[in-house]
Amino acid sequence: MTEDLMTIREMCETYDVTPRTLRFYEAKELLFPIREGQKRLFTKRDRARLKLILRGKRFGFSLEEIRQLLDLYHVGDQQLTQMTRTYEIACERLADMEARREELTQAIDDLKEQLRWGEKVIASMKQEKKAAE
Amino acid sequence: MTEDLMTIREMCETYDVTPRTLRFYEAKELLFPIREGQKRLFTKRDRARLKLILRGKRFGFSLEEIRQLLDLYHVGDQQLTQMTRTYEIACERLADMEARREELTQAIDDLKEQLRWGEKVIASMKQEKKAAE
DNA sequence: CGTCTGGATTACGTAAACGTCAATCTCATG
DNA sequence: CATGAGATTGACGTTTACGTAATCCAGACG
Repeated sequence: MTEDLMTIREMCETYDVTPRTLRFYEAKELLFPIREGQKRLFTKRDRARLKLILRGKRFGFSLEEIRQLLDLYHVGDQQLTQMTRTYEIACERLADMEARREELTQAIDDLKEQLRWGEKVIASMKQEKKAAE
Repeated sequence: MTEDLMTIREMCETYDVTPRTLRFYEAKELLFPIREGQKRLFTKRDRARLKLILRGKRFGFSLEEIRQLLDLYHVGDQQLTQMTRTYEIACERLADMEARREELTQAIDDLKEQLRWGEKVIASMKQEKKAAE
């Protein structure tokens, strides 16, 4: 079925993006579909990368930041020094993300508290309404 | 000291933004500084809102989305139906944020695993290097 | 009174992330 | 062979979120 290769149309339907977007990501070197004549064919690797790209976007990363993050996942056949550097960057990123999650947790707690407040306000408004009837 | 009112310059230093940014947020109706003659003076409320704006931006919300979120915090003297609607929207937002945190947790776990992999690769590379010497 | 200094307004500029449109190309099908 | 559906390649348009420069005020100060 998915012989490991997908056309641009299949990609669009699967991941809910436009062809333009996929071509744009290729131009930006985020994806590397192979060519069959003119046509692009997206590999399993492209799909994995696209998933990470979309996830990154939901977190508000820029495409350039995402591109660097993606490099952390391909590791490949680098030199020791290069590999070590990559590892360090990844560690920093991880710290960023954990800090981010902390902040998000804080925001969630804030909103929850706000909601409890809202519940009370609504309840008292209903009381008033009842009393007025 | 902070007599509850801050000049644009003080705001910029406190929150590390430019004057342009603050004026822009006012134009977009995210902030409502009062005027002393020509000059803007930012209130405590503006500062609270700005903090939420900056937080929202770190989470990748657009300014328009943030504006809607901010409305959830001012609640004010609304009608019951309006208040209830606001409450519902806030609940949805909360659900969004919790889902987001789940995803972030997943991303963090992924990256952690990747890092463990990286550690092993680096270790083996060091071994090879040693052996070659 | 001249002149800074800080803020305001107006307006044009810009980078990112695509959208949109026109002009091919190509291949299967009637 | 004509043609219609999909894909590709420019190329220009658009929105968001400000940056930047020019010009204009108003109060402080020597």
